Amino acid sequence: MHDVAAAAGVSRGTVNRVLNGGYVSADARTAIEAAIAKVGYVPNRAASMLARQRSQAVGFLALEPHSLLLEDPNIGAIMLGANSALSLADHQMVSLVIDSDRDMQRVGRYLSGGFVDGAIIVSARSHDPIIRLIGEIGLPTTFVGHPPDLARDMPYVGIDNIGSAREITRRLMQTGRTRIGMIAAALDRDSGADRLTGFKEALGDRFDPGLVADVPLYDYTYGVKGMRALLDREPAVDGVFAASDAVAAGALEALREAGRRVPEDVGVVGFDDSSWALRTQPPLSTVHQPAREVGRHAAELVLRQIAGTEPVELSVVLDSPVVWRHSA
Amino acid sequence: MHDVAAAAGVSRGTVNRVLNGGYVSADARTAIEAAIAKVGYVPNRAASMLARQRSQAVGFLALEPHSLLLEDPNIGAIMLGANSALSLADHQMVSLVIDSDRDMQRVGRYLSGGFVDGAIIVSARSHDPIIRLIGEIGLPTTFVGHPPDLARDMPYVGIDNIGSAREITRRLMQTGRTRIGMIAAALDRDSGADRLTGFKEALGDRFDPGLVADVPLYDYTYGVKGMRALLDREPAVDGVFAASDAVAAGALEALREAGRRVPEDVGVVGFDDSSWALRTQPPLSTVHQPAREVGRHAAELVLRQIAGTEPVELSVVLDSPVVWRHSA
DNA sequence: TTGTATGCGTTATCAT
DNA sequence: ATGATAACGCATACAA
Repeated sequence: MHDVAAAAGVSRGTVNRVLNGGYVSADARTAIEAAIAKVGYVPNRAASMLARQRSQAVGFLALEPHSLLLEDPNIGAIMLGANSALSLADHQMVSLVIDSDRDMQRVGRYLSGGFVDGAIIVSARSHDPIIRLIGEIGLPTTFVGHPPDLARDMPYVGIDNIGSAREITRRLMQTGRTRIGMIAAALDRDSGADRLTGFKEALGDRFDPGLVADVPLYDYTYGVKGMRALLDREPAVDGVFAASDAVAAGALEALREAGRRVPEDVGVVGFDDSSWALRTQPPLSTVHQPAREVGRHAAELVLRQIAGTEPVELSVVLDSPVVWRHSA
Repeated sequence: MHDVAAAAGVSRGTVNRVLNGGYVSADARTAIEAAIAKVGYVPNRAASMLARQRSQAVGFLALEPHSLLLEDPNIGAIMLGANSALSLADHQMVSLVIDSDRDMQRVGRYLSGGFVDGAIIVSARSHDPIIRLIGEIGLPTTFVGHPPDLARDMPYVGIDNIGSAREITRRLMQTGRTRIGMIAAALDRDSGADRLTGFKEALGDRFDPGLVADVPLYDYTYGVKGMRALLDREPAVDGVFAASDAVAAGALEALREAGRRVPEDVGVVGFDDSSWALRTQPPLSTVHQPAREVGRHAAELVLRQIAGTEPVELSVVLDSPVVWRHSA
């Protein structure tokens, strides 16, 4: 910048004004712009960051077991939604992966070091050390997925897993299924536990613990295993709520190998409305997750905290409607 | 840091020494450590970045159409591999998504602004503006996937798509298939074009352009469509090389709906050895992509450029062996 | 409208 | 082993 000022024959203050807006004469402006091009000037954002005490960047963390990070289509959609909202506000989204303890430490330093003005955190668990850290450094943050126990004053955005699970289970009942089972997954996370809760609520007295198979992850392969287990325990099962579309796709495979027709012999519903839902045969009835919108809202909540003008609502719960296709 | 120095009754220089290593007396050290805890000091990395002229961060860009970013399992594995190598060297990996022109500009500024010391760029196309930018600012970079035309002096790491495609096609021939087709995908990228080239080379005189269906993306749904097209054109087809496992999975579906048995009636092979390969029925014979290793190597090449001590090799081609399962 | 001066929080160099 | 001090490159408040 020094060079630019010299080349244009003005002071650095004026150069700064053409860069960041301000009163500048037309002559000075053109001279400076020419000088900028001539010396190939690129602003040093570290210096800017230091002087302004902000980075115009927002961190995106997905605290998932990495197998999920690679597969879960929701995460990607949330990222994209968040990115487009941040982009509109001229903020850079930077995603940080946490795949080890070492990563955890380093990311902690990164966040507290001022590299970002805020953060979006997806699927944190209550005990995740990151939550305490966020609280300590007071970084504007929005949680996605569910409200973290330890930071109840932090905004979060998500969907009503319980309600939607209840609703889609009810529809399964309304179509006349009498032996309805569930392949529950990821019961150690809120989304997984909530979906099971909704299932139970819908069934009420008719809930039979023997008809829920639980598997550790939202994964196709576990869907296959879960369905096999279910068939094993109750061959008469005629309805299945799979905790996610990937799981449902696996269930479909297991049903096919067992010679059951879907939806004639057994109705299957999933959750997420991900790309799985349309590629199975038949296409899945499922719960639509507005993942992109979730990301967008999360970004906006962070931006508003950063702006700090108005208070920010503590939670946004987005609609997740049932979409009825042919698998049930 | 000022506060810490004051609280510990020493100078800032000494504080810095306990932070970044150097000769410090035991007394001073303990006093300073106590002071650090007491005032809750966290280093400001912007200041450090400015003073040291480096960020200890490396950018990770996947220049994919976003539909792919969400689905392609390779990207995730490459990221994880790169992250673990960077982590070992105490560098923060930051992934940046480019989903619009606006993103492109902003990411460009981010990279040239000193927020990162280097970059890993996955699946750049020759005309991607990012390539020119990288050249201009001289950022230590490694390309993944294929060498960029415009930056031939930049290291890249990848696999031999042509050779592996040739090899797996040959194996298909050796198992006695006589009407072998290909579902080619993403012919506008090197990986896609190379796989088709390898296919042609293996077949030699026996290559029949009528037996290749080409689809735009490495995607399950396109696999279904491609296979249908192939069956339509040549009902006698008895071998298929799908450009990726996702495509192969789609092909399997189309074959099933057409009543063909795999591998009895038609043999199918894929590419990638992704999670698709094990979840199809039968499991796919395919080409194993060492995606994680690719990421690791890419990271190491970047780190070595940053260190700048030794010259760095211009390309690393990793082994991608055929793995034989039951689909052919 | 433009120039000047000071501060942002570290690192690094030099004395001591 | 420690303290003082000058960069690092930009933003900003104030003066002109």
